[in-house]
Amino acid sequence: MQDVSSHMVRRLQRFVSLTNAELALLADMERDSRAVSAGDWLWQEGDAADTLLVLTEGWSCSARYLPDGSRQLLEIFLPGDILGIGELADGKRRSDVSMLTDGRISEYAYPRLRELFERAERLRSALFVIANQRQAMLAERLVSVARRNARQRLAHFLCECRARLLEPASARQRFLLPLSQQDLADALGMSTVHISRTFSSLACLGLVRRRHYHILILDPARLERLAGFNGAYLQCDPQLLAPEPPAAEIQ
Amino acid sequence: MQDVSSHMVRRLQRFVSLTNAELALLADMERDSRAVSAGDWLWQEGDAADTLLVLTEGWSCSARYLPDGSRQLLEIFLPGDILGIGELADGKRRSDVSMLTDGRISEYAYPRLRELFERAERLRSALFVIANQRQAMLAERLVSVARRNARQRLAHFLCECRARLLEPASARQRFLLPLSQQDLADALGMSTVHISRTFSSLACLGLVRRRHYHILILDPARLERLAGFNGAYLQCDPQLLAPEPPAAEIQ
DNA sequence: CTCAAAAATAAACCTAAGTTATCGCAAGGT
DNA sequence: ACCTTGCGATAACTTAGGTTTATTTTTGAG
Repeated sequence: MQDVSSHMVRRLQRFVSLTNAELALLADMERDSRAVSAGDWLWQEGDAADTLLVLTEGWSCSARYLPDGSRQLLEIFLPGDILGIGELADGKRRSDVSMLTDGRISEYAYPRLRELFERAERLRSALFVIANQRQAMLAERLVSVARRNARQRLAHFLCECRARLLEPASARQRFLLPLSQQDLADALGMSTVHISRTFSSLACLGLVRRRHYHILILDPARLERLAGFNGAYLQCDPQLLAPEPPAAEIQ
Repeated sequence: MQDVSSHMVRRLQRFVSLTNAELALLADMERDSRAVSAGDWLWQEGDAADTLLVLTEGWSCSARYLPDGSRQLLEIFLPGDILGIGELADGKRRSDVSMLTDGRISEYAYPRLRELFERAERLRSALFVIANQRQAMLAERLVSVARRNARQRLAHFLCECRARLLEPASARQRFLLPLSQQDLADALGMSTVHISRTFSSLACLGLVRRRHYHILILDPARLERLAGFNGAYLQCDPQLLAPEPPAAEIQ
């Protein structure tokens, strides 16, 4: 189990433990990455989709743009996240994806993927699990936007970000959230003005502070209670499709 | 291509053409179904999940219940839909699913599934495609709830239902929508009162009429324009993960 | 260090949709 | 024929959050 520092590997190992062979494949997968800048498009709606993409460093997001000029952020991607899983199914990108920060990405084209999947069934299963978790996050955001008020909505989003970070729980009280109030508004279905108001109100309650893209969570427990946050949808224990490797080495 | 009448087969064949061997497997899958009544729970959040479930007849929906007593409908399932795909990944049901109408379901337990997947790779791919399409529908609903006003939201939902029906386009002008205004409100993040108002307003515009759970779409084109509906997310052409069978045997 | 551009805050005002309450109607049971 | 029950419509009133405009604050380029 070398290369512990890779975001992606750490992220995958939340779901499946990996054999050395699989780790080697993954290391290979990340080897030639390229730098990208904040604002760069990774792809746009309708593009042909025959690659997976690993966000080696940096944050990005997917969005839908509406005819009236507004946009809806659908997913936020953190370092180590794998992008474009679902799109493998139908060969077309279904939303625009752009970088929120500078970062690095490495791309994995389809022939290499076929090979990867054939050599590592459990990685394929891991992708299934990840796709599944993404769906759960989307459902949770739908619940937020449809049923929670502005304060709960923002609080819930902050709890989710906190829970998704790879840092140990103790280090998650204070973190970088590289989304402008405009981005947050577009993610949560609110106006920038109301995001600002709502941050003020959360600060008033002594729950959260935000300065220069840095979030400080003052009272995580109370924040989760206010938000109605239950992190269960972010966990998973994938016993069914991904049996543990018998012993020493595998398939 | 026997058993054309099966909802599920017709639904799957929107994505992949099936060999006789696969059709036989599916027929087997639906053979022993059991009747269920409107309101019955198919499962609840937290239940162990080691089965797939085919909705042979009838409509159902998945929902999240919130501490304040309100609920959010997440997905609407139509006859032929396969339920519980994502849950295979982590072995726990993540939302409550109940029947909207009387119907029939047939269950497929895990050992049989393993067998199914091993014998029919393209069916496994089809499941991936379906899971993917579900995610697209969820994303679209998030956009609806976050960005569209009540009229567009309801219009969009009706367009989506219309598009999902198996009937040929010509027969979709008038259809049964077995959701009460309460259900619609819970699905679209509105109040029942406002659902009522909004139906009135759509009727006023000469677009839609609803009586006793029956929808009549008077002007589909104008309705789609009003809703900003683009059905692309419901199609898909799954070339990547599901290569066509060699030759002779196709459908 | 300066200045322009971008981002955040603040205040005043507005509106879409929620809430509450009442009434009508159709379907089923007795 | 009568009552009950559930669903839908309508009206009056309230409110959360949007919009607009103006005023800071921060950032970043030179």
